[in-house]
Amino acid sequence: MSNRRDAVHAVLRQSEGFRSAQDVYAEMRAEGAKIGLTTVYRALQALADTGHVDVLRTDDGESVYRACASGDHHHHLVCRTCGRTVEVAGPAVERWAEAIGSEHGFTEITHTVEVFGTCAVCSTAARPARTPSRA
Amino acid sequence: MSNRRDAVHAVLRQSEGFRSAQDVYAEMRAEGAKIGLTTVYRALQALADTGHVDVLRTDDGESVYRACASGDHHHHLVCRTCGRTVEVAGPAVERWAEAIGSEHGFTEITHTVEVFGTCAVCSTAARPARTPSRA
DNA sequence: ATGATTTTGACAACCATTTTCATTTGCGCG
DNA sequence: CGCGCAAATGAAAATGGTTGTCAAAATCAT
Ligand SMILES: [Zn+2]
Ligand SMILES: [Zn+2]
Ligand SMILES: [Zn+2]
Ligand SMILES: [Zn+2]
Repeated sequence: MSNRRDAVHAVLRQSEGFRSAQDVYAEMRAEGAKIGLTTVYRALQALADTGHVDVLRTDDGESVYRACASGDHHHHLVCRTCGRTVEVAGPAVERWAEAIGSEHGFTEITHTVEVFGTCAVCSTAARPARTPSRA
Repeated sequence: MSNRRDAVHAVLRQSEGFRSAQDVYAEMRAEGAKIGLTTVYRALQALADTGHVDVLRTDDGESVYRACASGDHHHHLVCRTCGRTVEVAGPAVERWAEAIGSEHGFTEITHTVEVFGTCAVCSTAARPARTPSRA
């Protein structure tokens, strides 16, 4: 059955941020699950295709997945340190993209919008004094 | 000198949309240029690092580069059929991203925003054009 | 010139993701 | 049960863009 798919979905549900296929696979194996990497990839694709999980590519070209609470169109505010993710709505951006597109004669407009930053937890955890990272 | 780098930059300058490294390499070789793929990759990276060209990843994970006219922060409206690209400013989006970020306690906010669509030319053309991009 | 330094590029190595394909599993039916 | 068939699974091989190697070639410095 889609026992495997559900298992993969479950891992995503209990994750705070986006996870990679390899990442999910590693955790499942560590938990003792008997599943192949190929199946994890297929489950993730299926979940993404059916809109059950969101996907985005990291800077290094890796696909990462997340089971978001909202089923509606939304974007993400992601902490680039710990991965903590906040689902955000951006009606203004939606309108802007649509407007910019038609303004230039484009149709069937879609867009990708992601916001990155350092969350409160991570910014306070960062060493205040001493050499503040590299400059 | 960075003769090679300039050559790569030149190819980008005379291109309308975003081009992949392999793509640029192929064109240069076709033009009779004596250059290696590795060098093209390095030139592209250097140009991107120095902010001389913009980079973005396609859906299939390929990095594509473009020598934009504007040196200021801007975004792109890209035709998903022919690659034609329009540089667009989005002050509203910039503000939105910043606001959303601080609203959730995030700092050092950055964002990625890309708009895709079908340009006027491509939407009227019933028949898909052969040679994608290039100008 | 001539040794030092940087740049180049053919080729191998990476590595996430996809394909293959043989095996296993789930399930309906006699 | 006993079969048969179709979907699911996963180990292993293939893919393909990108990066690492390293020796040869172009530049520079003295
Ligand atoms: Zn989401
Ligand atoms: Zn954080
Ligand atoms: Zn640009
Ligand atoms: Zn077009």
